[in-house]
Amino acid sequence: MTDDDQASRPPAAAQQQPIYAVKAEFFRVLGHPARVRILELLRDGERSVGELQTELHLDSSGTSQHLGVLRRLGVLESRKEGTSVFYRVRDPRTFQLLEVARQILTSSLEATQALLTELAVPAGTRRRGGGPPA
Amino acid sequence: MTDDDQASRPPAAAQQQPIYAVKAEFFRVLGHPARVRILELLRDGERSVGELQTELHLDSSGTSQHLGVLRRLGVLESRKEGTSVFYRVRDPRTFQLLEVARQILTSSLEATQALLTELAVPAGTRRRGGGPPA
DNA sequence: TCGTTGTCTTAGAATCTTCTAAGGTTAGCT
DNA sequence: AGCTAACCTTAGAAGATTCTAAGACAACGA
Repeated sequence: MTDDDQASRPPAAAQQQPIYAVKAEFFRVLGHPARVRILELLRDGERSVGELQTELHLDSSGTSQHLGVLRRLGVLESRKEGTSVFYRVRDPRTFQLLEVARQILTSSLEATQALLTELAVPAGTRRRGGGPPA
Repeated sequence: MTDDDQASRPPAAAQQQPIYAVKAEFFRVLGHPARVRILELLRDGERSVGELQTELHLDSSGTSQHLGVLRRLGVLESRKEGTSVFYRVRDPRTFQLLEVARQILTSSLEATQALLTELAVPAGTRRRGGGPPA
């Protein structure tokens, strides 16, 4: 490889595409469990590929491929040290994105929970405290 | 159809899945140009399927399918009025998500722009004002 | 130099998503 | 009832992503 790494080629998003298409591409890249997990792991600082690989329970190939997807889009950047490569998140606002998503999903799941409870226990029958007895 | 619409079945996200998988599913659903556009259109209030269809330049089938994906995951909810169906975004924080994404992408694109300029015009040669001459 | 470790790449199969076309349902009108 | 408009569903083809396996490469140390 004589190209790509770090500051060389336009990070994919650079094409003359409508902004909504660029956003979609960005979300699509975040739309994989392993990649979400990678971002969560990188929340508290950079990590080597090996470390990530261990925590993700993935093999070397899979790990590299997911990291590659994130790096190509400019979400991650990397630093080489000896034989190891350390990855970090380029823009801290990326974590904000994850946080907002968590909030949205949390409310949504809570609403669903409440609804299930509602269905299981006829309305007006419940004591205070919502949760199951035990 | 005797099920599904509005407040009935657990909105997909309810499965006993790890939270990062739910997040990924959520992002994946946002990861399509037409769906990003739908959300942007719904930013200033609810719209009927027909209106969306017109603005998206999609046919009835495609429009319904994308709306279905978003509704099934609980991102949208709908209201029926006569023969029309109006959709709206369930959680306003969804717009915040789009906004943060826009910010991230904007910086990223600006950085890329700067870099291209840098490559085209040797460093230290530029006058103030960044942009191309005319 | 040789072997080892850490990371990346490629190729093809498996899987999932999106698109296209056709038809179905419901509400409202005459 | 019969017709139309608005929306939804389905099925299969087309297209894209992900997974698995194999191997390549570079840095390091013996």
